[in-house]
Amino acid sequence: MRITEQSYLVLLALAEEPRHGYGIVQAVRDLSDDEVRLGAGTLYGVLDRLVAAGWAEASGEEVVDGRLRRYYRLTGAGREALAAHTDRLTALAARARRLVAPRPATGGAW
Amino acid sequence: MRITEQSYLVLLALAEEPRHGYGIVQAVRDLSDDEVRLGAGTLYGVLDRLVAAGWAEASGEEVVDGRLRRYYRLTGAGREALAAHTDRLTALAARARRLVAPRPATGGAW
DNA sequence: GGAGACGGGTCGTCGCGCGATATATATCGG
DNA sequence: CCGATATATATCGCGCGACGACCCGTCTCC
Repeated sequence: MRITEQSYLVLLALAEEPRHGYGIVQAVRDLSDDEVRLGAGTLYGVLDRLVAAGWAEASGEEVVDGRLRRYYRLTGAGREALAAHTDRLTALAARARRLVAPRPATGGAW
Repeated sequence: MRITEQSYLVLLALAEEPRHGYGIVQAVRDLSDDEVRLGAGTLYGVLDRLVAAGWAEASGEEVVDGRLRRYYRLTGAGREALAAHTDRLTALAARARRLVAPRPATGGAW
């Protein structure tokens, strides 16, 4: 499957710990500095695709204050995919930084 | 407009220097370690949206070996948008690295 | 009793990715 | 000479993914 910014953020949110839907929305909002706010449609669409890809799975339910929470967790494959994409992102960001900001912020010798 | 990985890579390719369509495809392929290969449909779709957003503009034509080259360059606004998104990407990648990698080094062959 | 946070989910629209296709020139191997 | 490959442009249509609108509820606070 295609890894978009939204699906990547969901993977990242689940990497920390298993979360329920609403918790994922908040975690993504937090991870992205309040710039990515998942709507319900986006969330469940992403979740369905992650489960179909074998990268996430349902992880039990819980009732808190009369409200149902449905949890999801990463699979091993999901964790691998996340790590791989994170490597690519890191490399890309480093490359981009060189192209975008010609002056070295770290005061390097080059 | 929405900044996707594809449109981001095109912005990055144009940040280095003005390029023509085919040159952008090759630059993106290079920037992404041969993992993102823009098809014609993707390229011109992205280009249209970048121009419509005021982030890129046509920059003259040239004929080389009997083939027409149509050049595009970044605008000031495009450069700002690119820098802003690069900052977000860098921050996200750093955050992700903390969550994802208990292992010390990147260990790649690059 | 109403507003707003918390919690689940579906549906329809539309933007975007992308392959297929069309058109044309230069190069190189067989 | 012919076909394959690379360079170069652009359009079209399909399908997937993002996202808001909307639906159902509970609990808390005012």
